[in-house]
Amino acid sequence: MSGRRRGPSTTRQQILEAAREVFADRGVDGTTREIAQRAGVDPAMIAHYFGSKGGLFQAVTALQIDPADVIAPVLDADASDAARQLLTALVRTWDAHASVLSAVVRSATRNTVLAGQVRTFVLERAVRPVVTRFSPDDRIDTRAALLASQITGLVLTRYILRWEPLASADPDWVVDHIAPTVQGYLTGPLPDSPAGR
Amino acid sequence: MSGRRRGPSTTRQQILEAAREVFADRGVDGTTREIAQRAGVDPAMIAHYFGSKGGLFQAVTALQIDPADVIAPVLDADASDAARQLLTALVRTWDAHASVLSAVVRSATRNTVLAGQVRTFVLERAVRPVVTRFSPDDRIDTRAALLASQITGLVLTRYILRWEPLASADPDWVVDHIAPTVQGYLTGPLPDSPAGR
DNA sequence: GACGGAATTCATCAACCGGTGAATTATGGC
DNA sequence: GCCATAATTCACCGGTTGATGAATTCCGTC
Repeated sequence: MSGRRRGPSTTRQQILEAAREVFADRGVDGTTREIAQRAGVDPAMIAHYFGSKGGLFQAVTALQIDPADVIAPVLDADASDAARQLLTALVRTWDAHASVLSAVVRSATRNTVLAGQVRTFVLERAVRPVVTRFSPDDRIDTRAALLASQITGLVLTRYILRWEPLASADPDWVVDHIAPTVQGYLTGPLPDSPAGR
Repeated sequence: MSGRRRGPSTTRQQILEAAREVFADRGVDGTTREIAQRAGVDPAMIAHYFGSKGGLFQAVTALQIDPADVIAPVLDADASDAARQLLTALVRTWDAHASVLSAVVRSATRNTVLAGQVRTFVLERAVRPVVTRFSPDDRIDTRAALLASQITGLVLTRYILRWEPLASADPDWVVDHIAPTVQGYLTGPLPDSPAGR
């Protein structure tokens, strides 16, 4: 039956929720119709409310997390406590927006532009400033790379692949167990680096 | 022009090479025709030689790497050297089959079955046996999870996202810099684990 | 040099994709 | 109660996907 439904419209919100789930599971490619179906709504509603699938994705990921805000308190921390502060801030943020995080990461797998944004986001805006602040030497790039490898691995296993026991672990547990590594990469000694790597 | 080409046929091999590149860049979804195009060949050749796109993917990933073979020598190592041995074995294997690794990981993002296989592969067949062998206590799951987080992060940054300087780093450099973390997760002390995690 | 079979292209298929525009129905202000 | 407006569905479009079957051309063998 065509025409407006009775009662107040919750369609827009239902689409957003369905989209967050589907995007988190499968990324942005290959699904508008399933989102509509899961929301119990005609696919045309997506174009109506969000213009296009890209618009919907932007709306889903719109609650922009500014990495500067997240790491700002970390930069004021004591050097010996930097890793714990950083991990606490990151895990707290990610736990609060796990589905959006998964949606972005999964979509970035197939989208070069988005992948570049994620890279900038993680490496330049989050990891690098912290490393620059706390590194006891000038091996910024090395420390940033190592840090990034541990942090992206945490994101991948806990939030994307959802491997247990990490996926359901308490935030404090995660911080306790991974902080030593992060602290080592941040301020610990590094192996001698042969000339051209 | 229809009909057979002159000279000996290299089509099958050309398709395989093109497929490895394309799959490594974009995963298995959304491309048969580009593979054919890159191989300079009609898309129908893929069905002709490999039956279907799935068959082509299987052919590309057919050089099966048995994780048991890779970690077998590691299990004989000295406990103090286990991390270096493990990382050396892994990095060597991955470097030799980087495009296949990337193809599998990228495809697993969208394929639940494949994702499960990857999980089993990494967690049960590779990480777990090593942890079981070297762990000084019974916290196998914890150590396996931590190890997996660092190892998947390495795969992600070095082989999939190709973030520098990790992507171009010498294998020895990678082993030198990450082995301490791996050794720590494998045999080092862990924080006290509160009851229900 | 004729001929069976393999290799290759072409035209084409149904299915699905994201998106558009018109038609239909309810809502809410006046 | 009227009516502009918003909400919703429907039919449909051009484009792309993976795959099929027939037609064409070359190779190897006898």
